[in-house]
Amino acid sequence: MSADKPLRADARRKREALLAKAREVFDAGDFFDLRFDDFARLAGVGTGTLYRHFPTREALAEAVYRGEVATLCDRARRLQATMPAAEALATFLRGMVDHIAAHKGLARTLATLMADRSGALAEGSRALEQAVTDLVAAAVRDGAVRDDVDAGAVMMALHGIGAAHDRPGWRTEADDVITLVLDGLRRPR
Amino acid sequence: MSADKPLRADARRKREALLAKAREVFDAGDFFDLRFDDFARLAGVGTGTLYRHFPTREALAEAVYRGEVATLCDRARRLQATMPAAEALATFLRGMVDHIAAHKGLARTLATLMADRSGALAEGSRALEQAVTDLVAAAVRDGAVRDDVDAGAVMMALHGIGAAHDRPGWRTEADDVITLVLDGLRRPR
DNA sequence: CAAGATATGGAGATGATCTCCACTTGTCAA
DNA sequence: TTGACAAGTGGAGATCATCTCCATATCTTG
Repeated sequence: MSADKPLRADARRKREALLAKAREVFDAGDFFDLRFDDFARLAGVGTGTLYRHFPTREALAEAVYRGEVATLCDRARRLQATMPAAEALATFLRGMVDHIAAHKGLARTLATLMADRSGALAEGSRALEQAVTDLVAAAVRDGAVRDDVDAGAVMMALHGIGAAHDRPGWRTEADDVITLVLDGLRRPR
Repeated sequence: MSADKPLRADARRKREALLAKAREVFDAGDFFDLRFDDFARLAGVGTGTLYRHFPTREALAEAVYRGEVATLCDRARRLQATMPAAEALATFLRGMVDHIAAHKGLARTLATLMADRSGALAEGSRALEQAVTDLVAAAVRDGAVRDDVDAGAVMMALHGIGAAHDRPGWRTEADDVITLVLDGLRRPR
């Protein structure tokens, strides 16, 4: 799946510079207001080099996204190991909102990508989705959560939270969505 | 707010042609794969005319969106008038999923726009949001729905459903989101 | 330290978007 | 009707972002 060829020293340096600057621009939310060529300049790299490393905007975004997702998945695993399943799920989802709140620009960027050509992020997302699925499955096993609702629904709700990044009452509404999801997930009756 | 100037006869005809073709292209989901100039051709109109009527892709999309929203709002009002509030809310949300399912291309288009420059659709959305808010408020008044959750959260969830249009198990997951929201909305305890 | 392999930058080709204006079409007063 | 002015049209070409190509520079290895 990964035929990682050893990268030449300067190549790795440039690649790193690009990723670092990309993270910065993402967080500022300027990713789509910036000419791709200008981005190369910003990172101190020729356009040719930019395109060699990341043939498209999406490719670059995906690379940044990978790091984000890895962090979140770690968190999920740690939570799952140290508390009851239902609590782990709740904590994770609440934390997710915190995370998005702290990286609005990134949320905006990713939402755009998702909508545009969702294929681009599909692989990166898969890991996150797996983490959520695991959390839900564990809670179901504990009997704390109904078993007739797909974990994908939770992903969809998260998606909505991320996509609606610029609503005025975002924070409150996002928290409310999580509340609805968590209460809805409790076995009804 | 609206200084509607009387439009000349031929101008109105062209405008109508553009909107009609736009609706068609939207529904096919090809809106973003099409050169804007080519779209003018498709509608049998010069590029100048296209740009005069709709200075940007977003402007055109918004115009189409208005019609969609109007239909949905009507439905909401009709439901609210003919059945108990809680039932009206449930029926409306379920119907919303049907509607999106029947217009996947449109959903895709709108999701892209929302993410890109969400300001563009803000005004059109407001009407829809008002309808949802009304439905929820009525259900709260009936005591069928908790009052500590903002109706905006429901909008966010709907947003997520629309934005995630291309997940493989979309239909099932979308229905599940509605289930979670509705069950979550019932006064807990 | 040579020689081959690998990577770089940026000038310019490509192709989409948007502007501009000479011309056409509609409107309305006489 | 018709003349005259206003309103609208279309599409050639200016403009601008994306992406390619390759002469040059930099690493690596024997």
